[in-house]
Amino acid sequence: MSIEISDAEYQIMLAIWQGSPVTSKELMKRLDTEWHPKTVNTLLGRLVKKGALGFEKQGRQYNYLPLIEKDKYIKSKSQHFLKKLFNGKLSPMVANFVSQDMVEKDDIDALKKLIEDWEKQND
Amino acid sequence: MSIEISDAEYQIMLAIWQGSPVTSKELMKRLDTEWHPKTVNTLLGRLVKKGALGFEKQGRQYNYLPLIEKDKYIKSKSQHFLKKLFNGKLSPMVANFVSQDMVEKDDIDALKKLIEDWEKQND
DNA sequence: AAATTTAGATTACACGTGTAATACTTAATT
DNA sequence: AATTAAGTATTACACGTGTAATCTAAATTT
Repeated sequence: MSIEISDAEYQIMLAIWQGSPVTSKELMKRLDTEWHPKTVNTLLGRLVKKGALGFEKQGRQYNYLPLIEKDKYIKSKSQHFLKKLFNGKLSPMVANFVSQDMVEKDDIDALKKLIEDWEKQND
Repeated sequence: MSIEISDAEYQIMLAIWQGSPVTSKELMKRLDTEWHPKTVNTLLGRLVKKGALGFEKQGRQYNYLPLIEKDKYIKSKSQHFLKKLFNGKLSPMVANFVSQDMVEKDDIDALKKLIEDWEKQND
C-alpha cells in the first residue's frame, strides 16, 4: 500500500534526494534529461499529489523536498524485486548476476567483507 | 527494446514456464489467482500479441507455449533493476539486503560457494 | 498603469494495465 | 438439422504514465 513511483518520477526523486529543498528550476539543471520544463512540472505535481514530495512556498516559487526517504524506498523496491523474480531468496539472485558475468573483483571483495561482518554479528 | 511484460502477465508466464504447451483451461488450474477466466484469456491474448507466447491450434483450442525464455527474461529484468536502483553495482545491493536482515545462514553458505567458484574461474 | 514574462494549475491525449463483458464461431448434443 | 455449449476475438472502461499545451494569476518591465 506504499506510494507507487513511476520510472520518470523516480528520476525526479533521485534529483531531489541529491539535496533539498530545491526549486523546479534548479531541478531542471540537475536532471540530465531532455524533458520539457512542463513535463518536469507535471511530474512534480504528481509526486506531490502522491505524497512523495512536499513543498514550501517561497514567494511565487515552490521549494520541493522529499517526504519519503531514498533508503526506505530502495529497500521496499528491492524486496518486491527479490520476491517477484527470485522467490525472496538472495543467493539465487546473486548466482544470477554471477552467471551474467556482472561481477567484478571489487564486488567479490565487498561480498567477502559483508559475509565476514554478518558472521561476526550472527554468532 | 525487449518485450515488456506486466505484473499480471508475468504470473501467466510463470505458469506457462512450468510446462508447455498448455491450454488456457489447464493454465487456470495452475494459477492460484482469483482471476476470471475471461481475464486470463485477455492476458494470454496480450502476451501472444507482444510475442511472448505462441500457440498451436488443436481443434478449437489453443495450446500456448513461451517464445521467450524465463532465464533470459529474468536476466534482463535483473540488470534493469540493478542499474536503476544500485547504479549497476552488485555489492551495494547485497549490502542493502544484509541491512534489512534478509540474509540467512544458508544464503551466506551459498554466497561463499559462489565466491569460491568465481575465484576458481577468474584466476 | 499596461504589457509582458513567469510560475504554477488545469487540461489533453494516446498507450498500457487490470479486469472483465459481449460477440462470434464451431463443435457437441438433442 | 437446430440448439446449446465452449473457445476465441473483439470491445469496454477507468486509472496510471509519458509527454506536454493551454490557462491563470502574480511579478517584473516599460
